[in-house]
Amino acid sequence: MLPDVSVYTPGQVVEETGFSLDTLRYYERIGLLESIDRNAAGQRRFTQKDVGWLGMIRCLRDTGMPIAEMLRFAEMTRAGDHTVRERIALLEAHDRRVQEQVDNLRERQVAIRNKIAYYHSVVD
Amino acid sequence: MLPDVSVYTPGQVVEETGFSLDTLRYYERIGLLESIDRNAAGQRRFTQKDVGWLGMIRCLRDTGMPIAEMLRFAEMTRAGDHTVRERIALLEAHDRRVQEQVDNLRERQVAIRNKIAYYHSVVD
DNA sequence: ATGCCACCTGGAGCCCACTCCAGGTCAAGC
DNA sequence: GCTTGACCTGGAGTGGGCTCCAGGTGGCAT
Repeated sequence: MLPDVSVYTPGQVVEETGFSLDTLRYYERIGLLESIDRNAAGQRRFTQKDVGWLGMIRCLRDTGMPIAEMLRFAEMTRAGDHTVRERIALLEAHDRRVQEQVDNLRERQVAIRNKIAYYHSVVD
Repeated sequence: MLPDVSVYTPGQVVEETGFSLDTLRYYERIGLLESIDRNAAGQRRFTQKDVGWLGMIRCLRDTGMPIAEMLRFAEMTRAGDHTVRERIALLEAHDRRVQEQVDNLRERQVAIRNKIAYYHSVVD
């Protein structure tokens, strides 16, 4: 029998998403992941949708969104289509912060490179 | 009498650097700032050089360098000119990490913008 | 049938980087 | 001379985000 390709074990999700198993459990505990299915033995079985949502989480985490805000986003997502405008607002605000981060990093990077260049001038 | 323009009170340094007073004291405690001068009353008096060093700290902090690594950098700086090559190595490694951060942020930003665009397509 | 491994739970612990607190000192302005 | 405010110290507390632990279950390979 073919394996159900759209169902993932915890180990596969760890592999797939780069989150640790403990982190996945933590996210479920705090409500960032909702109602993960279980098999007969009580082990988690993630759907394709769960993995997709974790991709979104990864994206928001890596761009510095605090968990509290992701939680609000998760709740909006669960609440249905009438929250789409709110979600747009949240993501657009976040996008602006990401842009600020990028700009700030680039600026600081220039200073660091200047320092490196100065050190080179000292040493050469 | 003209004020000594190259000496700063704690309040001025807070203003100047954006670090809180507690953070400045914390940095001194852990050795990230060395031997800040005191006036007769035991109050800190920062030199131009201290403020410059804090600018460097700000730069490294804002680009995500952990305090432990800044501490190593601080120690090298104190140790004298024979550490300049090591310092270059440290900063170049850091610069590469900053570049990775920027690249990663930009990539994630594309995904976020796609999500926003998708939401717009749903709502319009 | 016996390891062994992946998984489970609730709860405690950890790390980082601050941040706050209590109780005190000095200096200047009213 | 008294208040106000900027500063001092040592030490405890906080918040975010995991991470680890003890003790247990179920299934598969040898």
